[in-house]
Amino acid sequence: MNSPPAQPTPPPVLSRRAEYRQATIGEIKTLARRQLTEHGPGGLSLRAIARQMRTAPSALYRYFASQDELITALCADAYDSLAAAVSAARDAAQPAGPAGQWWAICHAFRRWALDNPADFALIFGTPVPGYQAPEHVTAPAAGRSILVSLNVYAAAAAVGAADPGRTRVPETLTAGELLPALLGDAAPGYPPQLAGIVLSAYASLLGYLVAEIFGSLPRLVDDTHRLYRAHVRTVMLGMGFDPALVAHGT
Amino acid sequence: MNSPPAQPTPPPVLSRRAEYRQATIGEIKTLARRQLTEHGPGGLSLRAIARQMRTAPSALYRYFASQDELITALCADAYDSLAAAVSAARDAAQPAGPAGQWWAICHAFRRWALDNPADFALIFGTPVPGYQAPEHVTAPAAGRSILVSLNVYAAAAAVGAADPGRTRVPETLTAGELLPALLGDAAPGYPPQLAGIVLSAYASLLGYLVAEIFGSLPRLVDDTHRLYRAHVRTVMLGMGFDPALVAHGT
DNA sequence: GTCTATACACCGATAGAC
DNA sequence: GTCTATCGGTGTATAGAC
Repeated sequence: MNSPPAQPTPPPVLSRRAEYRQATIGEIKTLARRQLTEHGPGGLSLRAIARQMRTAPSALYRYFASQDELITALCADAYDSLAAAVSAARDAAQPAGPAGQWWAICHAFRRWALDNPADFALIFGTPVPGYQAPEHVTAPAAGRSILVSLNVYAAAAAVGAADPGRTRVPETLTAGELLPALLGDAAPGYPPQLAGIVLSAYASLLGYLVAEIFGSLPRLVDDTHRLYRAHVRTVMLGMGFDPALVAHGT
Repeated sequence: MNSPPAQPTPPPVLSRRAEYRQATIGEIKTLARRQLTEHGPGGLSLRAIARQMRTAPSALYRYFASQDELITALCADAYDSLAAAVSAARDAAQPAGPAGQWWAICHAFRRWALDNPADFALIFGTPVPGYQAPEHVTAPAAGRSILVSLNVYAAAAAVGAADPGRTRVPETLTAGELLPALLGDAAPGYPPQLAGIVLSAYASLLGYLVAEIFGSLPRLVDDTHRLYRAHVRTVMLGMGFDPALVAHGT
């Protein structure tokens, strides 16, 4: 939301005052993130942040109108962070073709989740005490990371690396209100079936990570990394990826 | 934990006093559950419960040593409720064979989650402010509902309705510390591969429900029920179920 | 034994002086 | 923009009445 390299708008040549303000906002968010990772979700205290910054609690309200607004900003940052990680993995795996890119995306997703459990919880767990972040900011942000996956899968289907027809997702699936808004600019031609396939696969991956990070999956299976690899392979086959392109390795 | 039809121990003929106590405990839990569903996760207040019961807040501590203990009890109840729902579905679908039973379990899981979003959040979301419920109570309870699925899948494999060999889960998967304890009594002979297959499938289902209940999946796709049916079919094929037994219907 | 009453420390949020 | 002061809220611990 307010990271220095804002992409759509060029840096508006901040005044010295605004620069300080941005730095303070960044410090608040950093401390909040640390609190969240150390004391678990909901263990966020404005007073504790103010204490660490050696300032009065009420001073923070010049930067965030409420605790919810702070959390919303953290959520937005987390979504951006996830989208960046996934996009980077896609680009790095570009020579491997769409199937390889999908594989890379799946593992980037997991690595990001394991490395940033607080952000993962913020996004995919139940938000916090009060209530959820406003949907008008979370939904598009969430869609952005899905859009990366969708584009890769569409490319795979176009190239023949994946065949949606091998899938169990019905072709007549109807899109919801939000989907057109999500991919309106980027790819207006995608049939809803593609989105259904990707969402179903995305959910499968998400569930594994939820079980691994929130749940007791690591206590049930020793090598969760290996099981995840198998999980991804299963998901890819379910999406109609060419079996020859889905590695059999250990 | 303290539901009237306690299975392992016969009703110990409660004294009149103990009966009252059980009723009070039940009332506390009911009010807590209501608060949780109305004010979202973390919106649980002992004082509010006491207010509704027209008693002093500290009086509740005679029944639950702390708020965490209350939450733990609610979690245990939720696990039991889920296990009961799943078991009932399995039994009702007994004539349909293992594949039909698995199908029924999947849909019972979703129905339970949609009907009891608060319990679902309690179990599968991030717990609450402070920290998680003690693992020694949640892990076995969580395992109980998985055990039902595992038994059905093992039966399917034994009958030939499912072939673990068609799966991508490696045969050499090693079980974690918790798994033997989970199925120690019930089925000592299960190879870890079976558990891996079931856990992977379980995670896929869980992820769909997380996306549907916590996330914005309903805003992205109109007919989430139909997509779930496809999701389940995909999962079943990934588990090596006989394709002939996995319905193609809409 | 069971419950009440009280006190403590912490929280988010607001008002108003500087 | 930061401060002090304050309000109403929370979970928790303890002392004491019945």
